[in-house]
Amino acid sequence: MAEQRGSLRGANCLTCQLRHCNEWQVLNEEETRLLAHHRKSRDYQAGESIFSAGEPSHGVYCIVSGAVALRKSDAEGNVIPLRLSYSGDTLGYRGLLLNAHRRYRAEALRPSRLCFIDKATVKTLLDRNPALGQQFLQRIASDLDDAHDHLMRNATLSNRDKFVHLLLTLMNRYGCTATDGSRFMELPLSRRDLASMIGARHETLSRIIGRLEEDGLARFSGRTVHLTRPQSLLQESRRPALLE
Amino acid sequence: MAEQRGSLRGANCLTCQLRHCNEWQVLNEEETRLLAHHRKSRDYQAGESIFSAGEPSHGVYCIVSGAVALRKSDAEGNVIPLRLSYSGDTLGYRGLLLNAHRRYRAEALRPSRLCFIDKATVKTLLDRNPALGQQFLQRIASDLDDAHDHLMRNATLSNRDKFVHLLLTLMNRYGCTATDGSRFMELPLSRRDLASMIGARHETLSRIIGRLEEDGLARFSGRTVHLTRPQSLLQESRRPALLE
DNA sequence: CGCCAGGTTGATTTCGCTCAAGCAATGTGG
DNA sequence: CCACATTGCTTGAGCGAAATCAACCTGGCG
Repeated sequence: MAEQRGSLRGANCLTCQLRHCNEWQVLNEEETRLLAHHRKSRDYQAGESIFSAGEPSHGVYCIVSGAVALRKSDAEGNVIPLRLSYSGDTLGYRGLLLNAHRRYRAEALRPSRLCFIDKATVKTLLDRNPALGQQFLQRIASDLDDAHDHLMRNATLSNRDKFVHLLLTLMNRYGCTATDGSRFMELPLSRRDLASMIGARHETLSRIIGRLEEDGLARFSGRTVHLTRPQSLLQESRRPALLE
Repeated sequence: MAEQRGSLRGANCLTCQLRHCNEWQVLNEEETRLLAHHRKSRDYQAGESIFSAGEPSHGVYCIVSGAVALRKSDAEGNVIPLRLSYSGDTLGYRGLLLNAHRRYRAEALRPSRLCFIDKATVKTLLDRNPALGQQFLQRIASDLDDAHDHLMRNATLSNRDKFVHLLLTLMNRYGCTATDGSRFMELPLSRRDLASMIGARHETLSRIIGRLEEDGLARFSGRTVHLTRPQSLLQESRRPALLE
């Protein structure tokens, strides 16, 4: 039965469309066959943990469908989602490449399917194909750039502007465009998580959302967001608080 | 003349003590000789630019002495020091490994000496010795961890606690311990720069400094800082604002 | 000397946090 | 089926932290 789904995403790496836009694109057919042979696919429920901080790194994960949050926690018990990952993304390469323990917790945000590739297989592929290592290097470097951009925004923007930026980022991944040019999406995170992503209290986020609705820029209902004038938000996030 | 300084730091990689605690430690003698042969040493004045955002990456730099700030700027003209580097640190590996343009500006904070190693030499060494690539990978990964820790602190700490943390970090690099256990140092940055590193206005930092002095925790005079009770500051940075 | 950059200080306002209450949706056990 | 917790979210009041605007000081430096 399962083998008959050979053409489905994640059922076989050779036919997996996702492969063409992630790290594995540099593998040739034989290498991809090796990957396919060793990958183990598994479904996760919303909220289920994929790995936890402190664990040894046994391999990397490739998101077939769904969404995953990387959460970092500190000594005081604060937990913030550091980044979100989506189908096609690879997960857990940092710990593997450094042979280090997991520093973060990875958690499925919704029902998700992930492929697991064990350490030995990754190492074999890295040895066979140096371009793969370069891919991962680029990936880590781009994570670093993201983190630095994030730091910069945190240092210069107000909570409102940070949230607007977050909304637009999420919209880029999740959003659909309506016929009138407005955009909408289903939020992958609770308001508490959204708040902690911008370093604010959830009450504060609530008020920010209220103000965005007052300003006629967005409508929120449960986890669905509707941005009525996305271009105004874009402007706001570019030159924050010049004037009113 | 110059060749007679063979035993000085930076004059010859083979005898350079710094090499033992940075990326180049994995090179064997022959490889180190190659490095020594191609490295070009140069002195920079305080405030002088080493490279600027937007430039192509021609190689990496190794700090022999002095201190360097990596500054990132955004569209609004904000410029913040992202990280400081000191003797022994390597600079500019991101741009080189990715074959990308510089994203930041590197600037000498004081009179400094740096060795430059051109792209071709680095590539040769990377090909000859795979451990070197692993070193750089670890370096980038640790930068990423630093950035994430920084993000976490920004999201959870007050300006005062962020500044205390910054002070202690700087003290680790620059500080000297007096006989009574107190610690002192020369600040490498202006107050404006220190303020923007924690995402605050310089006026706010001024007040924070005032309060630290009121509390008898530190004394500031020009660019010299004296931490009278470093252990109290350490406590403060660990469990922020639990009580008074 | 005037000028200027870097720093401090004060007055005022704005923003965001804390504490607290209330509300809707969901779940659970009797 | 109802009483009742629980969870996620919103709202309000009060307060404290930090930004803003502005004056002023200080030590170079032409």
